[in-house]
Amino acid sequence: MVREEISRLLQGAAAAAQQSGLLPQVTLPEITVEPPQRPEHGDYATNLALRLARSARMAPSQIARILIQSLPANDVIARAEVAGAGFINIVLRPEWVSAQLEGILAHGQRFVHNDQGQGRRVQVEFVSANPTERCHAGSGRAAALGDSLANLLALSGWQVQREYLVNDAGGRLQALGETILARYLQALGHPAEVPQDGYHGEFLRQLGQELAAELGDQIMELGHDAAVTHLARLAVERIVALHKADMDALGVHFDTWFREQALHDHGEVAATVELLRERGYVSEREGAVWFSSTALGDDKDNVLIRSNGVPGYLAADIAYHRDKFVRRGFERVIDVWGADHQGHVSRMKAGVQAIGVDPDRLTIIIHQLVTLRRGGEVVKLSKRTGNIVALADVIEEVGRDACRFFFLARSPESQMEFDLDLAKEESEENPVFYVQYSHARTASVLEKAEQRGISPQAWGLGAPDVAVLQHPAELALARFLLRYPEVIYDAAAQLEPHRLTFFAQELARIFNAFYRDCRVLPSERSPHDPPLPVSAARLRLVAAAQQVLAHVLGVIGVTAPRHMARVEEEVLA
RNA sequence: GCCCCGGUAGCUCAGCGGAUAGAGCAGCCGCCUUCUAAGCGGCCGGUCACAGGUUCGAUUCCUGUCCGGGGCACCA
Repeated sequence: MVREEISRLLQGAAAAAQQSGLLPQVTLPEITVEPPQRPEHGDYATNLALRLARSARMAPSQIARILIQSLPANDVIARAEVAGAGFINIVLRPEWVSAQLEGILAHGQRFVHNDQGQGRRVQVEFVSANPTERCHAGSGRAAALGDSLANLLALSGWQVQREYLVNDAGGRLQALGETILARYLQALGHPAEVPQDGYHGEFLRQLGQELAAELGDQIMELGHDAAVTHLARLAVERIVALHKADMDALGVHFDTWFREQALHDHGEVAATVELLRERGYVSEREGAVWFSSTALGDDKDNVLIRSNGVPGYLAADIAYHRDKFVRRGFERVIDVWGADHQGHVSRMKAGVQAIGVDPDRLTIIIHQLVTLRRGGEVVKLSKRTGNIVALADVIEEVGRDACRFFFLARSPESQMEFDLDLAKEESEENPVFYVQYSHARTASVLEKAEQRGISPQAWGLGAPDVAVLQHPAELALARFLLRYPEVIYDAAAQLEPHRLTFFAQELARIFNAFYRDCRVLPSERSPHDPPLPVSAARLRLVAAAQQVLAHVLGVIGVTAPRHMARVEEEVLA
């Protein structure tokens, strides 16, 4: 990465300055090198001198001057100067920047890789929607976030597993079975009521009808309890299949669909409660078994096993995480949860700690909820009444690419407002089309060059020399492309895939500016034709831009089309 | 009452210790004989909720207040 290169040079400068006595022997702070906000402040800037001022007891600008003088000889930096209160602004050598393009093209996709993970195993668990409803829009947000995060980690040297937890056990499953049974009976013309704590939505009513039509009255022979269990199992399988279809529609694929029931079946839940007991984190009162999470800093204790003998979700969740860390041996686990689960974070952390796992190995990303608007009004969400907007409908309306991009275009902690009408009406104005269009342009130029047999060989030029690239728009594009590995690195380190959508848009903007200012292919009669060597070098630049655009779209989960045809408006009556 | 996340341009949102706070959309004005105008240039638009504090420096960190969302079950 470019900034590492610069960082090394600065380190060398500081060491040299200390050796010669120009700077006192103080320990260096961590050197941060980043692109400044304003282009006139150079390609990269560092506040090293400012950070050093206090310990060195010298004026920042003086330190900056010394550092610049002490920079070792190199072919990277064209110019470094003191600016503002003591920043060091750095301008890269254009020849060096251009030469890096060949690196991008030669290394292919490997040029974005980094080794943060060092081959360690990480699991990203996301979506894990309860099998009592279709996926709603919030699941789309979790899907886009989790999948792109997994992509980022994979690029950063982690061995990644994508997991979806199927909550096919516990009290809600009972309510699901009761609900389905009631709907099933109703469909067959028998009197039945969905219980108060059941699911009253249209979706399960239809599922009950479907099952009634398929199974006839054979379920009625089972008796109530057996019927509830049987129907619950049937319903779970159908609903999970629908969830899977929704994920497929978004281009999200999981490595494992983990069944909670398996934990119960294999005695892992009971074993986990026993382990907690051995470690002294269990107390019994009011007929229930409690997890003493207050001992680990949580705000209150929580029930592990209810007084009716049934383990609650917390016992299952701790067992589940023990399974991830201990049995399956993940170094790190990342859970993506909606804001409605925010209250569970502290007890999950406490639970992991109680079973002897360093809680820092568990990261829980909370994304805020998605608010839907239709016709300018908030669509009220209620699982009880079943008035939800299904993810499948959103994908249908807006399209997979726009969905993925839109869901990822905000940081997880900000609430998202999804105006369905607007998203539909303005889909052509959606930023995703802008980025895709830029990619299509790169493809178009390269294709045209191929069709016309344009190549350095055809011109008798030999290998293209990117050092001829000198135009500001060319260099701006080249410099920006070189930032991509840095963006990937930071987004992975911070677990913030939404940065990629902003990078993609900015790259598209810079590419379009280049496209406007710098003609790539000779047209045979235009006075603006570039000389052939420039044309050849620009083709290399376009190829590099295409590679980066296609790559970032891939990480986001959006297709990179080679052609985009505008749908002509019908203007004739 | 307690806990979590927000409050930045008309709208949706980035930025989150540094140099004149950004983008998209909306609005206004221009640009198609030239590699796709789903494009490009320009203009308009901000007390970064409010009040204190820490700092050489705060939209960014801390405390408090107000506003919006979510959570505080022997549901998950």
